[in-house]
Amino acid sequence: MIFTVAEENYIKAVYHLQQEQETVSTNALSAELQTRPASVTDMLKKLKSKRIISYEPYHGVKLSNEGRKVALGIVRKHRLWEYFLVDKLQFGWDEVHEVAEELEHISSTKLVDKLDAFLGYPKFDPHGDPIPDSKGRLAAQQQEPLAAIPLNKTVEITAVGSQSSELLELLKHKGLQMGTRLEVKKIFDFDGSLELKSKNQQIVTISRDLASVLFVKPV
Amino acid sequence: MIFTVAEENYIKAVYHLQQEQETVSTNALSAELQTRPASVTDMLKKLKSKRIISYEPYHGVKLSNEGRKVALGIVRKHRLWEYFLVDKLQFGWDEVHEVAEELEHISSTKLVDKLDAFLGYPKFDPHGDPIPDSKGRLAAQQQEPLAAIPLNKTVEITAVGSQSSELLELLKHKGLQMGTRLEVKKIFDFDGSLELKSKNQQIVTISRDLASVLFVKPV
DNA sequence: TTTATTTTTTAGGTTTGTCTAAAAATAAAT
DNA sequence: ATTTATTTTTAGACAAACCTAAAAAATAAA
Ligand SMILES: [Mn+2]
Ligand SMILES: [Mn+2]
Ligand SMILES: [Mn+2]
Ligand SMILES: [Mn+2]
Repeated sequence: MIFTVAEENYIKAVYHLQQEQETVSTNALSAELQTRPASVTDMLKKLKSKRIISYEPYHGVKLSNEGRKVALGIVRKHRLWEYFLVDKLQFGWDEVHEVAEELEHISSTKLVDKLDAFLGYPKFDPHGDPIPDSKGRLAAQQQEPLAAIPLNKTVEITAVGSQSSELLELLKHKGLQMGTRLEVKKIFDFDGSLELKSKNQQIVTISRDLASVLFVKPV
Repeated sequence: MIFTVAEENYIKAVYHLQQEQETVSTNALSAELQTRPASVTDMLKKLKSKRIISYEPYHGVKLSNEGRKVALGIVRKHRLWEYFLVDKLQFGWDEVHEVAEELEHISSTKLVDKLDAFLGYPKFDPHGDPIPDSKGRLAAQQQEPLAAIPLNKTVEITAVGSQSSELLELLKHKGLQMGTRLEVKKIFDFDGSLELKSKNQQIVTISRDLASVLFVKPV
């Protein structure tokens, strides 16, 4: 089956929101896609008629098996292109999302598979998110939220939980990026803020909010 | 200014048809874009109002200076992506056109310029057509139509005058491609057909129609 | 368990890009 | 110089994807 760019963006949005909530609300999609709820309802009817989602009025939406396959295909393209942009074209990891948002809609599967081979079948994108393989399989991530790491254990940043430019700006400012090694030195109960020691001995303070979107793995 | 995919396809089509005819007719665009003439008229009005073309009802259309700049930008992207597909992803030169037709509409200029650098600033695409540089300048092609070449002079194929799959299939069958070296051994007045000797001593017969879309340069 | 608030859907429009059928303009042929 | 044929434009419709405003359903509060 063939999908329009708009349909693909909805399908991907449902997929992402389902990571948080088993069933996805009209308003959540409206917020994610910057589209009025009435427009979301229209599209949900259309996607239901194409059997991409299950949807009962007023009771939210889930991807069908077919829908999940389609979503993984789009996510695969998005993340492969991000990897390409960073690894081959020297983009910063904080400036690839917008472009990948367009590139993910190029339809040729031959292109995707050849790109995958050209890149050496990478398992994770520049933000640490897993890249589905050509059969839609995701590599298991043995990463944990930074909040769950004991003090003084050396870990490495492997993923961030959002692509917002505000977040990426903050990380850049703090000198944190994919692969940065650090230890949690202290957690303050008052506001949940953390003090980290990064590899080059620098002390960095981060908020609870920031810590909650950082994922790490032991080194 | 920002353009839709449909607008960009029209702008590029006008550009290409202007290589043949100073002024482009509604029907020519209709044929090129596989769209009914009435739809073409609608779009021409729109592009005129955006000052991309000059257009007087019933008297055809030309690109404005602005329009030419836009067209060269699209052609640049199209040909750079074709080069990428063949040179980096191992596509055949006869299977890249469709994909490039989509990729040419990705908007980021940063992407195009970084891609250009990554590819080593190529001057010609896999079909031998010149790639506009970031300022829209085209490399001069010192190539001539095969029909204009004297007998027994060794030349090399540098371009084909069409991307039709029928043409590309025929060339593949005859063992002719970009860079193939050959000499014209004979021209038959009866039907305008040519006998060529290719580098590996093989004799190949081609029609006047085929010869007219092959471009070569002396080696 | 009513009442109030929030969420979602329906109803009715708009823009973009396409179409068919018919009319008008231009070009070609007698 | 008419008539005929071709090309192009106009008129009116349609599907996709969005919108606002109002109605209806679900949820939360009193
Ligand atoms: Mn997208
Ligand atoms: Mn990513
Ligand atoms: Mn195109
Ligand atoms: Mn080409």
